Order: sequence, then C-alpha cells, then structure tokens
Amino acid sequence: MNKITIFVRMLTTFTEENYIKAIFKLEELNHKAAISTNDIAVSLAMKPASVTDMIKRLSDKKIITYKKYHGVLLTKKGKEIALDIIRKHRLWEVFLVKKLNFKWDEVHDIAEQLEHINSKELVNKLDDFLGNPKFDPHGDAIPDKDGKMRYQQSFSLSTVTNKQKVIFSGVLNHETKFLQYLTTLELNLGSVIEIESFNDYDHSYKVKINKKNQEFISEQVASSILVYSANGKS
Amino acid sequence: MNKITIFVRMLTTFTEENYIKAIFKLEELNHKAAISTNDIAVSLAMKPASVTDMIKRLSDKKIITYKKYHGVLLTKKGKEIALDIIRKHRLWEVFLVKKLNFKWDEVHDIAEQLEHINSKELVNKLDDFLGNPKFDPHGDAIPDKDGKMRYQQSFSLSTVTNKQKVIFSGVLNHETKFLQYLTTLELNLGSVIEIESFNDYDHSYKVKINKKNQEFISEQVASSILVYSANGKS
DNA sequence: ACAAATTTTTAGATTAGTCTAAATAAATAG
DNA sequence: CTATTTATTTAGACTAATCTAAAAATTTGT
Repeated sequence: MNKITIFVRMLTTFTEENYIKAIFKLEELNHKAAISTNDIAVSLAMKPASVTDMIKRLSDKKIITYKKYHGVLLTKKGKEIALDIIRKHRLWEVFLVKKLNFKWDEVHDIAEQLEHINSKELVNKLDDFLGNPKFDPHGDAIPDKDGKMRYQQSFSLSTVTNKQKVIFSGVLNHETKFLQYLTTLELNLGSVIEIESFNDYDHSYKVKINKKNQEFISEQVASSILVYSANGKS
Repeated sequence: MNKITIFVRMLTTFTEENYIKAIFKLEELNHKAAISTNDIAVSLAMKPASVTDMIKRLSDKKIITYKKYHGVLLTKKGKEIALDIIRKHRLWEVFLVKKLNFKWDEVHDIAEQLEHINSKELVNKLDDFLGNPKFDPHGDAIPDKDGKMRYQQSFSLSTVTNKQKVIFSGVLNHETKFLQYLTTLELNLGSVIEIESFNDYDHSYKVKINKKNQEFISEQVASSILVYSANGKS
C-alpha cells in the first residue's frame, strides 16, 4: 500500500507573524531605511541574538531581504502578510468595540490574539458583518482584502498653532493610560476640538471640546493626537 | 537597583489545551474508566510516545492523574479547563453561524482556533452578545461560566423502532460530509422526523421530514442522529 | 498460567524559538 | 585614521513538542 504524504505548509507561525508585524511597523516609522536587529529586539522585548536567528529564517522564506550587519526590509510577500495581520487586528478591534461593547482602551491585547486566527472566509465575513469599516476604534485605517488602505488626511495636533477648529481623527500612542486620559477629556473620534489659545512658551493648548468643556492639552498629549481641519474638504 | 521578576504563568499552552480537550471527550465516551495512552494518540493523530511525554507534563501540572501503564483521568482543575475550552468553542460556533452566516458544516476548524483565545471578559461578552445560547449549531450544550451544562434529554434515532414523531436535536458525528448529508435531507435542529416504518432486516427507516419530504435513513446515519420525543415534555 | 501479542514507556534525536557569552563587524570620536 | 564603543553575529545551551526504535509491562488466548 502506498503512503501519501500531504504537505500542508503552515505559511507563518504565530511567532513569525509577530516579527513580521513589528518589522512592518518599524518600516512605517523608519521611511525606507533598513530595520536594525536591535530595533526589532527592542520592539519585541527580545535579545538581539534571538532576532538574528529569526531574521535568517524569515529571509529563507523570502519574507524579508537581509544583508548581514545591514538590517532587513520586508519583501512584497512580507508586506502582504503584514497587511493581512493588521487588517485582522483592526477588524477584530471594531468587532470588540462596536458589537461587544468593549472600551477603546481594552481591546488591544485581545485583538493581538485574534489577529493570528487563520481563515480568509472568516475575515471577509467579519468585514461584511461590521459593514466594511474603513477605520478602527483608534482611527487607524483598515486595509481591505487587497491590502489597500484609505489614506488619512490628518496631522498631529502639535503642528497646529493658530486658532481653528479641528476634528479628532486618531492617535499616535495606543497605550491604555493615554486612551483613558483622552476619555476623561470626552474626546472621541469625530470630536470637535476648538483651539482657543496656544501657549508659545510650553506649546500647550487651551481648547473647547465638543462645544462644551474647556480643557488644557499639553504639548506631550497634543503630539499624540491626530486631527484634520474642520473647514477643509476632509 | 533591585530587579523585580513577575511570574506570569501561562496556565496552559495551545498544545496542552488540545490534549485536555481530547481527554475530556474520551472520558465522556468511556464513562469512568481511565483513558489509555493509545486512545489519546489515536484521537490526536499522535504517536503514543509523544502522548506519554505530554501526560507526564499534564500530571506535573495537576491537570490529570496518571499512573504508569494505567491511563489518565482529568482532575477537577483539568475538567474546569476542558469545560472552559468547550464553552468557547461552542459559543464561537454560534457566532459564526448566527452572526457571520457560516453553514453548520463549515465552522468546526475555525472554532478550533478561536477556542484558544484567552480572555474571560471576551467569552462572557460574546455569550451576552449571542443572547446566552444553551446549544451550539450542532445541538451540543454550551457550558455556562461555571461549567454547568443543560442536560439534553435526547437519544439516538437508532434506538427508536416504533412509529412515532421525534424532534431532531443533535448529532453524534461532526464530520463535514455527514452534516452536509443531513442538510440535503433538509434536516435542521428542531426538524420533525416522523417515523413511517422501520425495516427490521437492515434497521433502516422510512421517515417524513418536516411533514414534507419522504426520506430513507440508514442505520449508520440514524445512529449519529440525536432526537427527543415530540409528544413528551421536551 | 504461561507464551505471544499488544500496549506503554524509555532512550535518543530533531526542530522552533529562546537565552548567555564570546567573537566579529561597523560606527564614532578624538 | 586609528582606538574605542556599539551593534551584530556566532557558538553553545535550554525547553516544549514531536518523532523512531528499543525495552518493559500488561493483557490475552489457549
């Protein structure tokens, strides 16, 4: 009797996917430049030696290009995998907030697990169930099936120094504490921030939020708040 | 400077959970008797030597009791873990079928992944979101937060030999092919099966399903169909 | 009740993913 | 431009989870 072996190649392990996502995020910050072993190690709380090991494996699988001592970059295939993971992460976050009533500061760790669930049909049906959202609860764009993301026409609040109305559209810091702080300011995606004065000395703001409450926003906080102009054509 | 080490003990790995679930299911069939290494190996498509290794580890963790050469049994702790995994599996199946419109024969593999997602709040919120269902799409009872399951007052169709009406309430075989076959018979949970005749020779049935279509059901199929009496008090 | 068959365990090996310590390459600062 | 510092890689070791082959224990059939 013949023995038939079927090779079901698990494209990427849970661990590999975490590396791929980390590299993708570093590339987003690091515009064009190759990503160093150390940066990856820091971002994943891992030792550089372990990272070297893993990037060799990812390089063998054609997920990154790697030149010894000169860092790595994702290949086309690597970027596709990264965008797929990010798509899943952000769709699950929408599910958790919109359907299960989690708060926006509670969903990251759970989505971090859910993003590794492997099923094309599941992701696409989830996407439809949620009404094909374009942004997640933190204002981050959700890639579509083909990895395309809607371009966000937004900028950091800290770049605005004149009196004007802006719309809160996202954050650059996803830490629980920061998100909770914004919640105490009654800042939600879409909230109107009216800049009443800008303090030239410490770069802080006096603002009115949602036409109601007057608040103080420090430069540190402003730098992590993304907004777009309230008059302009979005 | 003092170094503080926090022990975040991952209670059970993905792999351990699969063993625990397999042992639980074997115990359900095997009423009381200890589960053999070989049975576990067969059920997980693993070699007995690997199973021996793992049951030593599970025994060290007080998840099973193990006596060399005499099989294993889940401890209280082990049963709790198993029921928690089964709760998650069945709730996710309800989600997939009721909310995402998957068919009942398509959900097993996806739920097999989702059952390992670790978050008490997630499971409980999902449970509420689904309206605290008591049965999954295959008629299996869903354990509640405390591991309690509603007792199903059902029996195999193959134990019925007289003309009577019964209600289809579950399956003993969860294979895709079998579920798809039932679908072609237009058999859904709650369907009325009216036994018109029982063939004493091959133990097959002539039945009317949902008062509409007349069908033939073999002994083999009947043995995997669970029903309850249509007259009796549920 | 004992020999043969079956089941289970042990021993030793492998792979993925991690670590520490040592070696090597690259970057930097006089 | 060379010495020092920093970053990276290599070497060797460990754990979890698996395997095969061999040894040991249990069960079974007459």
